[in-house]
Amino acid sequence: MASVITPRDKDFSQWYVDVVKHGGLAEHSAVKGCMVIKPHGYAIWEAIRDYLDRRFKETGHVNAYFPLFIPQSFLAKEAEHVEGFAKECAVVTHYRLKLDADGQLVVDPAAKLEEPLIVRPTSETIIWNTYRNWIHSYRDLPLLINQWANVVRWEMRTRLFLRTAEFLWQEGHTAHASEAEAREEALRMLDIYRELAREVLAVPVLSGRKSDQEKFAGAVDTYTIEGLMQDGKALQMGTSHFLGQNFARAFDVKFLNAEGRQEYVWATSWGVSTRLVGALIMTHGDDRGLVLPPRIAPLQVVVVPIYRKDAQLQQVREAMAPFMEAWRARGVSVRFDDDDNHSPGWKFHEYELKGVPVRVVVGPRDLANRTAEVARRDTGEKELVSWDALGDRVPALLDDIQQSLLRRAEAERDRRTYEVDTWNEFVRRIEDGGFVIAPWDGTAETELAIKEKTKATIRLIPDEQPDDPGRCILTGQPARYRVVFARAY
RNA sequence: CGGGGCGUAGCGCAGCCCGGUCAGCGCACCUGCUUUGGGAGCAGGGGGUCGCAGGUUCGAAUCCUGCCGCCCCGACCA
Repeated sequence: MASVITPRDKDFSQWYVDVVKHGGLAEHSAVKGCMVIKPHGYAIWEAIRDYLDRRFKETGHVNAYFPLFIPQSFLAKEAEHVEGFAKECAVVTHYRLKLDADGQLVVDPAAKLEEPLIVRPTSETIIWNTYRNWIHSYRDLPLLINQWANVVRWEMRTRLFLRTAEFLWQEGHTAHASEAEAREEALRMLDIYRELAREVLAVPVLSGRKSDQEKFAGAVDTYTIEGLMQDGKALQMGTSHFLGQNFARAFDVKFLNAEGRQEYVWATSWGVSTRLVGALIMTHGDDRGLVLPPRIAPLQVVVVPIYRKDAQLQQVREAMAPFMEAWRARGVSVRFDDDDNHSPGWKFHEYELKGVPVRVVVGPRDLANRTAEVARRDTGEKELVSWDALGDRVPALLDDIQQSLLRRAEAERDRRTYEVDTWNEFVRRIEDGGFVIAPWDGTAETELAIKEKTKATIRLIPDEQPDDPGRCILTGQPARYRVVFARAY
C-alpha cells in the first residue's frame, strides 16, 4: 500500500501537514487558525514542559499565573510594545449574549465593557503592572517568575504548531536590581533553551542577538536560538529578552537600593512555545513520518507480538515481561501492543508514523530461538538480538539513536551553513536554503533592502566577531558585523 | 489583504459540463468465520438536511444569485 505521507522532495509543506495529521499530533479545529493538539502531540509538549520546568526551578524560578485578559490601556503604556502587537490582538468588548426577537443568539449591546479587554498576546504589561505592588526594596529582588500559559496572536496565516492563533508556551518574567544581573539572567535562560534543543530535542542551534528590526517589541536586546529545517529554512526556536528598564518605566516599578535611592527595576522575559514540536518534525522527520529523539519520545519502545493462537500471545507476553520490567526500571517507557484489531504490519506503519524510536518484534520463531527482532526508527535498520543481550541492547540503542540524530542534524546544518563575501554568492546560497553568514554594514536600510530582494532576514548576530568583518555584501561599505542570514518560518 | 483550491457518511473522494434509479466508491465502524514475521481475506450490516439561503423547473448534489466556512501559496509574525 502506498504511503499516506507526501514525500518531502515532492512538497515539503504537504509532507509537514501529513506528518502532523497521520502521526496523530494535531488537527485543524472548528476555529480558524486554531488547532486541536491530540494526545501524542500533547505528550511531546508535556515532555518539553517537564524538562524546562525542572530546569527553571533548579535555577531559582517559581511558577505563577496571571490573567488571560489585559486591559487595553495597559498595552498602550509601552510605545514599541503596542506597536508590535496591536495588529494581531483579539479584543473582548462585551460580556453577555441574549436571544433577539427572532430567537437568535446575539451579543447584548447593553453589556458593553467600559474598557475593552485584550486576550494576552504576551504578558509583560499585566505582569509589570502587578510587579509594581510586589517590589519596593532591593531585598525584594531578584523576582524570578515563570508562567505556563496560552496566548493569542491573530495571525493572518497559520500553520500547525509553527504559527497558530492560539498557542501554548511558557513566559518567564524576571525583575533585577542591576543591568548586569538582568543581562546575565537573559543569557542564562537562553543557555537552558540551547541545552533543551541540543541535548533533548537533538536539534543543533545557532545562538546570538537579534538585529533591531527583528528584536522583541519593547526589548533592549533579544537573544535567540535558531534551528535549520530540512527544507533549508530557519526556525526561531526560543527567545530571551533583556528589557532594560522599559517596562519598569512604563508601569512605574521602582525599588529602593542599598544606598537608599529610588531606581527603576531591570527586567527580562523569555519564552518557548509549542512551535518546538514543529522544529522536531522538520529536523528529524522522514518520508515514513515522525522520527522522535528518545529523550523526548512519549513512548520509547514498543513490543509487537506475532502470534496465531492466544496461547502463543501468552508465551510472548511472558517471555517479554521480565525485559519490560527491567527496561522500565532503567527509565525506559515501553508498551506491549497486543491489540488484536490490527495486523503486525499495520502496527509497524503506525508506530513509524508516530516516531517511536525502537520496535521489538517477537513471534513463534523467536520463541524457539530465544531472539527478538529489534528495529530502530531513525535508520530503519533491523537486527536479530538474542535474549541474553536484549536487556542491555535496547537501552543502548536508545542512547545511540539520541546521539546519532543529533550528529546527523549537525552534519546537515554544517553542510548548509555558508560563509560568503559577495552578493552573487549570497543570492545563490539563500536561494538554495541554509544559514548564510555574510558581512553587513549594520544599518536597518540595508537589512530591509536585502529582505526585499531575497526574502532573507538576519536571524542573529553572533557574539564572536572577527577583527575585520569585511565589506557589506549589499552596499560594499565597511561591515559592522558578520551576521547569519536565512529565509525563515 | 492578494493568488489558487475545496465544501457530498467519521476520513478521503467520484458524480456536477450534458437536471430525471446518482445517494455512490475506498478506508474506518458493527457481526461472524478464517487470519497475523511490513497497512489481511470473505460474507453480511449500520451510517449522509449533498456547506447555508433564495431562485429557475413537473423534477436540483447537478443550472442561476447571494452568503458562509476551510485549506494551500505570498505579504506580517513565536
